[in-house]
Amino acid sequence: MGHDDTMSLARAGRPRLHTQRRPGLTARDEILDAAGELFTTVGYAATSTRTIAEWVGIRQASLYHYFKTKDDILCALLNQTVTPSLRFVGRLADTHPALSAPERLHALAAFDGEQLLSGRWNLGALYLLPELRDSRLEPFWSDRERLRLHYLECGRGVVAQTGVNEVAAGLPFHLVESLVNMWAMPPGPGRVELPLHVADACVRILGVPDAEIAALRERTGEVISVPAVR
Amino acid sequence: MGHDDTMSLARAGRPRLHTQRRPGLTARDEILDAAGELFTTVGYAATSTRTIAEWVGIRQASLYHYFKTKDDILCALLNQTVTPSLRFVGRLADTHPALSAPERLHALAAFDGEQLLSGRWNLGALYLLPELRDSRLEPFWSDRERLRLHYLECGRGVVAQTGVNEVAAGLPFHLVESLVNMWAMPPGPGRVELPLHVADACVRILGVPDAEIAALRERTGEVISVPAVR
DNA sequence: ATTATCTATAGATCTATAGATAATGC
DNA sequence: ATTATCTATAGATCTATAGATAATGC
Repeated sequence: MGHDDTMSLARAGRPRLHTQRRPGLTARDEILDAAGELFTTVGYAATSTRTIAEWVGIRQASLYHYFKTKDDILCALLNQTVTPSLRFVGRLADTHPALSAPERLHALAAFDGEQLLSGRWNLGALYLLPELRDSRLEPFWSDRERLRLHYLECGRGVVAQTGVNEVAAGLPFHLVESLVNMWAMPPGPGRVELPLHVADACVRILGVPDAEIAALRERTGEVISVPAVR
Repeated sequence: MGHDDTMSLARAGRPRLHTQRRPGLTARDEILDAAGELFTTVGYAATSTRTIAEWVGIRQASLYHYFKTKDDILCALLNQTVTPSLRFVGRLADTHPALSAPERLHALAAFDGEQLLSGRWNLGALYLLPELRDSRLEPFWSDRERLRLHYLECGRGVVAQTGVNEVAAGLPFHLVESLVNMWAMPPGPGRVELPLHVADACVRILGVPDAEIAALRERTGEVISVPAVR
């Protein structure tokens, strides 16, 4: 065995008291996994650094080798969730510049919704915690706001055509976000299809007739599959 | 002055160090007002009993004359929000037993939405805090669940007529709940009309055609105004 | 030498209780 | 006598830091 280091992934540093309890290639990932579960189920302020460490199987002080403060752990988690949908918006403008407003809205809602539901933890729910309204999480809020404005712009484009009241243009963003309340839904075909049904609802709520929605679905299928997500 | 006790509302007990800082006829109401603001803006776990007391203008220990624990304060606050909409559902069944599914859904959404937006603090946002998923708040969760099932039942009645996919029947509840994210909207006519627009969206999302929605609006106007709300 | 962990702890909280105090009300 | 407040504090946290320790890597 001696020199076969594909077996023992031994790293430098004093050994842990416990074997690995959390998935993740690095200790940092293990910490983020435990924190993701605790923050989303117990709450941010209600989760102590001691508890996070316990769930990882390390000592509380060891967290601080990877994160300067508890806030930093939250920052890193939010980082994982904001960017994909914004990058999708960017890609969409590049690869499909000619899409209509309903097409863009439908595709964005389907992608963003899928994103919210597919994580190992319900990280989208963290956006609703008042704990983090002011602190140093400004960059993430402004990203989220940029995403909201994309939804709003698409929504305005749609109601301009359908004649539905402009107030409705702001609803699709919140409708997709409400998927965080359905995250705990039992797995199965119903859950898999949920983002698409919500995307349908996003355009129907703005007055797009059912006859057109079927066509939007197909278009969204193409658009989303093309740019090799993740 | 001496015997004119309409001027000085002096009550028994040692005097406070500070004059009143919060609205409310009783100390209990003052505490609930401060806690409502802090819980909704800072978060439940992140708000200390010391801070609540400070905002009321009393000492931390004095809170415990009115509430056995910090949880009890939260309980009392939630109490204020759950019941009105459920009572509305009950009244509706009594006074308007012949309403169609779209009519009931539209009226419930308009009433519930108005309720969510009209409070002095955004108490509806507390329902999303993970802090209180397990604890002793079970009665409030089960009330909220009953309300959700009312929405669902109405929604199912609607999609049975319109032919829209049944998954959509669960969306109106979340759509109305998303009003908690619009609570901070600047006051004005737009905000006042918001609940009605969301009620419209609740039926449109289930496939009710615009021609019928105008009629639903009028019906809801009658239905809501009748039973002397609040 | 470098790294990742550990032990130990300072200092700052935070919730809840005990009991004193200063009003009103009878 | 009753009530609503106050002061003081116990006991249990909790975050973050200091510095020791036990691996790997050169």
